[in-house]
Amino acid sequence: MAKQYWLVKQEPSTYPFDKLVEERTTSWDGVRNYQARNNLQAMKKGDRVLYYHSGAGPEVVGICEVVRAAYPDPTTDDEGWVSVELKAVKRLKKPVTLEQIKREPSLAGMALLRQSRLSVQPVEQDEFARVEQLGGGRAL
DNA sequence: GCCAACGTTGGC
DNA sequence: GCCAACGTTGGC
Repeated sequence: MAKQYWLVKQEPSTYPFDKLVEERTTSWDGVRNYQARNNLQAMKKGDRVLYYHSGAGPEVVGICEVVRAAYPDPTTDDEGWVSVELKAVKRLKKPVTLEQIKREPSLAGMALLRQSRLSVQPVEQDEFARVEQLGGGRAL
């Protein structure tokens, strides 16, 4: 199956991208929203993920990769919730701010803009490539 | 701190 | 099944 692309949102005060870089991988658990859960379940090993800091100065700061597909969320006994394992791939040379994304016509369709509260969301391949490019990286 | 968007809960 | 109340998220 073709590689899929995603975006995960996190408050930097809770778990900054730097922490993920430091720990190399982390369990993306504690998600308690059905739509976000469905997205977690659809993730496959090897999928690429944009790491977004919400809160003050919201921006995409890095890229990670799914290293383990959905498994039962260890933070709850409830069977209904899942988590995935994420690995830090790289920090963007320049973070891509929400403001930049809003200004970029090719990114107008991003779920980030249309569904601001969704914490795990799908990203189109061309959107992912554009964000990576804006961040100072090469396009895929 | 405020407000908009949206999810959840509970009464009916 | 509808809707009001309430809670949470997240941008500003």
